Amino acid sequence: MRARGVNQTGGTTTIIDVAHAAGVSTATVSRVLNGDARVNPALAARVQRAVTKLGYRPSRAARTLRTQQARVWALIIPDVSNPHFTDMVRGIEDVAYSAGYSLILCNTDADAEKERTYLELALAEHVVGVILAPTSPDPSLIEEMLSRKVSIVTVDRRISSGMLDGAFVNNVAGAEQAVDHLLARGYCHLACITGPTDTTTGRDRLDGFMSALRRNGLELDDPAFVRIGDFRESGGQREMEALLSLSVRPDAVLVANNLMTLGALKAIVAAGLEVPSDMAIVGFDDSSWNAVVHPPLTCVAQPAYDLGAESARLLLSRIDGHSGPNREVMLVPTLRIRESTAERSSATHARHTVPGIRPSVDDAGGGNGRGDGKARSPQTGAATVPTPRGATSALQNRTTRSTKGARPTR
Amino acid sequence: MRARGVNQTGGTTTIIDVAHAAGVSTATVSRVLNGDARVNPALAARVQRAVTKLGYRPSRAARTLRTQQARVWALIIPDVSNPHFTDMVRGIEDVAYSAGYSLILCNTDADAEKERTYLELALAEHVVGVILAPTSPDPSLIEEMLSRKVSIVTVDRRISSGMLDGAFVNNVAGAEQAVDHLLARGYCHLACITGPTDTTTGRDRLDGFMSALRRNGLELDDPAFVRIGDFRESGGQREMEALLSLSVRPDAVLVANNLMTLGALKAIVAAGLEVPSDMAIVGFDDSSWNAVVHPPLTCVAQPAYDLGAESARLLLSRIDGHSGPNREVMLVPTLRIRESTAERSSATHARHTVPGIRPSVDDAGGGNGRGDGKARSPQTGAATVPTPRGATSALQNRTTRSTKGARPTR
DNA sequence: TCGATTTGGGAGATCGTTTACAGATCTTCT
DNA sequence: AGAAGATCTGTAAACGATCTCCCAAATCGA
Repeated sequence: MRARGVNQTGGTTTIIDVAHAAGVSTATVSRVLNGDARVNPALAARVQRAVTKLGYRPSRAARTLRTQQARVWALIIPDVSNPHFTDMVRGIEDVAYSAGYSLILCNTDADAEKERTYLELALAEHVVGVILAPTSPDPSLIEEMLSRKVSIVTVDRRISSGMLDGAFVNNVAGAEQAVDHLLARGYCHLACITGPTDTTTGRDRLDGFMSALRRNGLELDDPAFVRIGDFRESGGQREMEALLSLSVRPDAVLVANNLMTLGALKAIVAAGLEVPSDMAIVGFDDSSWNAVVHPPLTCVAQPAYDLGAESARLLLSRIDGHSGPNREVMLVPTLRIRESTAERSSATHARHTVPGIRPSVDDAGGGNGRGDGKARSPQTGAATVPTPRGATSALQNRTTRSTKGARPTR
Repeated sequence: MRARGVNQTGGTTTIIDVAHAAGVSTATVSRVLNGDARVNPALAARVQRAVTKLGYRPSRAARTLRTQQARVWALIIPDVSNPHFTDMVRGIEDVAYSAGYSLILCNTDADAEKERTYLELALAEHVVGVILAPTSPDPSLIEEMLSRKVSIVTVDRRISSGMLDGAFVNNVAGAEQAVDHLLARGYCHLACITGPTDTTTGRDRLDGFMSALRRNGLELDDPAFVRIGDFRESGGQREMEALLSLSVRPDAVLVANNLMTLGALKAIVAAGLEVPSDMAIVGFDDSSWNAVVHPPLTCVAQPAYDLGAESARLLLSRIDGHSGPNREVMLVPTLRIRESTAERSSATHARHTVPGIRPSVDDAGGGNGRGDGKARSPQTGAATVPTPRGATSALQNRTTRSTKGARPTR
């Protein structure tokens, strides 16, 4: 045995050790490990035996250095503690795991600087793919990625240039649907707490809100009825307090994500007011608590898990060499109606009948209890309404079905 | 210029390019980059200029291969979509980021096989550290880690052998406190929905529950009052349904984590019952929705962010060479009292007065609204009670204070 | 039987760093 | 002035895989 050949204590066992043990060259070991067909089965078996006997584990670093490609994805998202993103992460993790990739978790806090740092890290780590829920990414870094053949897809939020694959939810349609529902339920002084306007989610939800108002022949009662929040609980609370302090208040509000909805709700409770009699609420994101808060919250539910899974599949297909035009998978949100938007009963406001809009949706009430286990996503205690107009579905080659691949354990 | 020296399109710019551009050797460049003091300032400046001009980024893979150490931690947790763990992750991420480490996210679904796979991955990736919230880890892999000088700490859950550094919450004390509170509030037929008994969290919370009963001279009304759940929403719902279907029901229940509490609550609502009049609830984990569900939930709040941050600091110190005896940081949970455990009013059960226990806590009601922003963790609308007996604090060298390092943005 | 073709396997270069070692230069002291 | 340190800087050998060559053996055809 040669000096280096022995699996000496402390030293990692390398491909050389295996080669010696099996009496072959390192090249052969590598071939066996990588499934190169043209190697004698007898030899291959011997190698395999040596591998298991020595407990050999190839060094990822060496492989990465040689192939210039790490079997790793960078996952760059604004907030790991937001359930919307963690559900996405679950979808991504499941797909990545079964395809043999691991994930580097990058939490940007919606901070451009951290985002930049993490993009650079991805480059330095030679990751083979990046999944980005962008805040305000440096275009030059994106370009460098592409020129270096790093696959990159966006998720949840579009990047301004729109030149990447991505998986999104139709936020405009979701917001429009929410507004239609509020109007149908008799609310007519609508406000909106949206997210930062440098995110497409923040913009699109506001756009949908405004366009639905216009389509129904309405105007904003007061410019102050549009509030720009920060997608965080504190922001939702702050903006709701602002709305409540107006001399003439809205009678309903669309809040553009789950955390802000929670904050808004807290502000209302703190002010001693009631939902929906003093203020109706439609939130975005159907978080698990929505059905048991007081009152249960009507919301635009996003298929977050599938959003993640779809983006991961887009990435996989790019990594596997697909080089067609850019693809955008647009998933359809669902309005889940609960009590925070119960029919307006008060006589103070005349019932506002919107021309051309009939209350197309009826509250089918409770039912369908449990269902988080392995099931898809029937949430508890809500009437479910698929988005009516399929409109903006900009995908090509790929349908928006979100069935493929059952979701494990969870 | 030599053939390889030029930053040719497609080729990554390497340390050699920088060396050429700056007119020095690669060794010098490396020294400058790694902050080796003994290099001429003038040269160093030239190198730095070349680095920025060429946009040079060192290859992590090469560095890892050479040093046998990736500046990466593996973060192995059971469930990324559980807010308790994501809050922990936030704490870990913050510490890791500012120390220049990146995280590989490993989601095990409490599945031993996935856990094993990920531990092997950590080994193959040459990660320098592992943070593990264990389910049922393979001891031989742990030992291999240690013998390979990979630092490893546990968090949230203890590993049976107890031979690793770790950060935990005093679950026994938390559960005891919850029971004392329920008894003080007049409930005397107590049940417990705990987690899998192969997790220390599941066991400890049940232990605390039982020991507090005993200490107060009580027995379990019915063996079926102890339910083993799975820490998931569906499990909580299922076990609560089981409790509700008993001929003689408990009048209060301690539920051992946030998701199961949600499930349990849904089961109660679905059965048309009321909290707390039909069934009082104390949960574990103070998730953001606890204050706005109906009714607001009393819970044992865990400092999840700090739990993560502490474990990360333990890991850092090991990586930095600390080699003392094992350290366990034990954090103190806090009982937050809300309406799900309002004073028992019904006359059907005689008011059970527990000897030696006086209702030491008064419901101080609302107040203190917003406070998630950059603030520490004052939660909304709850009376806060620190654990009385500091008991099991097994740490050495290190206090349990959890102040160091302000928590950014969130 | 011999040459041509196929097939399997080994030698060794290579990926981009770090770092032990050896020079080279400059002080400083006797 | 010469020797002995003290400082820097460069040379080149790793680190552990992959993969291109290239050679040896085996197979085949005539």
